[in-house]
Amino acid sequence: MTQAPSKLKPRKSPLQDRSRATRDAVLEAAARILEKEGRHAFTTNHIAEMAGISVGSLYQYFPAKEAIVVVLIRRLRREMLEDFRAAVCASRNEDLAGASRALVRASVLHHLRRPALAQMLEREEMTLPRDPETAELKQQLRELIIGVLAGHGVADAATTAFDLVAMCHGIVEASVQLGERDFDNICRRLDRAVLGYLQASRPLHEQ
Amino acid sequence: MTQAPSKLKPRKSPLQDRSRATRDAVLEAAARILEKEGRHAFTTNHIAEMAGISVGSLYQYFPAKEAIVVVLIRRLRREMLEDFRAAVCASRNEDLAGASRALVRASVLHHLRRPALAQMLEREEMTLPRDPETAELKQQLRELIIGVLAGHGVADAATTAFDLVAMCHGIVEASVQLGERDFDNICRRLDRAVLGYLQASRPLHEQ
DNA sequence: CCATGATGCGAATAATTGCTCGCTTTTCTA
DNA sequence: TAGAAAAGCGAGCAATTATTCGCATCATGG
Repeated sequence: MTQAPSKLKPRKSPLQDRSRATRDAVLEAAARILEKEGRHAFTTNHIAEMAGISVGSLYQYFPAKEAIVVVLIRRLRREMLEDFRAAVCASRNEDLAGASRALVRASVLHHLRRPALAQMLEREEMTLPRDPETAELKQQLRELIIGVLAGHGVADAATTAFDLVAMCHGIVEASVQLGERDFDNICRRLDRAVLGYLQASRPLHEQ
Repeated sequence: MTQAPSKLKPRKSPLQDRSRATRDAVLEAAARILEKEGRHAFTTNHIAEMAGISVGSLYQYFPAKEAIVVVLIRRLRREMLEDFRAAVCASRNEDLAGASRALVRASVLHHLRRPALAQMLEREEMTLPRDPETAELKQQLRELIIGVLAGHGVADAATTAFDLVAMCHGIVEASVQLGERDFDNICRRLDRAVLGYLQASRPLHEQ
């Protein structure tokens, strides 16, 4: 027995160009179905059909349906981390308000690229079993933001980062869900929320 | 033909005490499954089993699985509206900050009663087809908050209400998901976010 | 106490769907 | 160009699950 083919984790890595195209087609079909038709249409047969391949081919690169979503989530998180890194880098010399604005823009940009997809994936992420790679990306993002706040002397940077991220997320998600696509309008309101929260930290003393 | 039994909308109203108990058992079982086992375990057979009845009985009061969730959502929204009405009423004579604090407390209370359930139901609500009764309850809640803000002279009360609700929702949801159950701690941070946003409305002029 | 309707039951049905496996076709390599 | 390996195929299996329906049991008015 030469060793049973591992039925877990990944499955097969695409070696030829042809197979890479197949893999990508599956991912893009899956994304499109999630954002345009919703979870109920997210079946392996339908994904294969929309990708223009057969179910058998799909299962050569993904060990299970869930794995497709996990890959999409990782990709999204990677992009987000990159966007935030770029924003932080570009606003290196700004004050706290300027840095905040840069982060807000990165956040909105991220949500507005493929709004429906981003929302679906985030929702799926909560249902899925914890993926270490995704967790690592989120952790890095968290540290990045905490670092920016701490670097500007914000007290209790961890809690503040948590709240700022959560409230921005809330506003953006709700706005996008209602069909709002005006980048600047959303940014303006987020700026107000973020700066307001930061100012309110010293409501009666200091300042 | 005495008239075909309407297969849509509701189904049968419980007339005797026994049947009301059955209906309630189904709802409670469904709620417990949603909050403790998640969507994947939310099957009609499992609900019936956990309720201590048979599937047949379940289908005498609910025309479809979805209908159970819809009833749970309506109940949640009704409770929330009542809580908010009470908060508004009790803070009738307070200033804007006081009224905000009262609303924040109502919101956190709502989420902390059965945190996992509230979160699951809100997530389900997005997937389900629009229910007019739920929409009406949400509309009333929206108007209630807009009224409070407008009554205190807040400019653009509609947008402000939208943002405040969304950002509170974001913070509470994220906190609860991480296991935070400290009522006062969450309230404190929400107060800061809300008051900060309200203050930031006139950042350079006025005040 | 009987008749009628309300309530409860749960095996059976029909449909869906994740996934496999034996096979063909394409590509690579020596 | 032959042989091997990679990629692709899709009918079909196995399992799950929403829903029905014919029948048993219970409650109530007459």
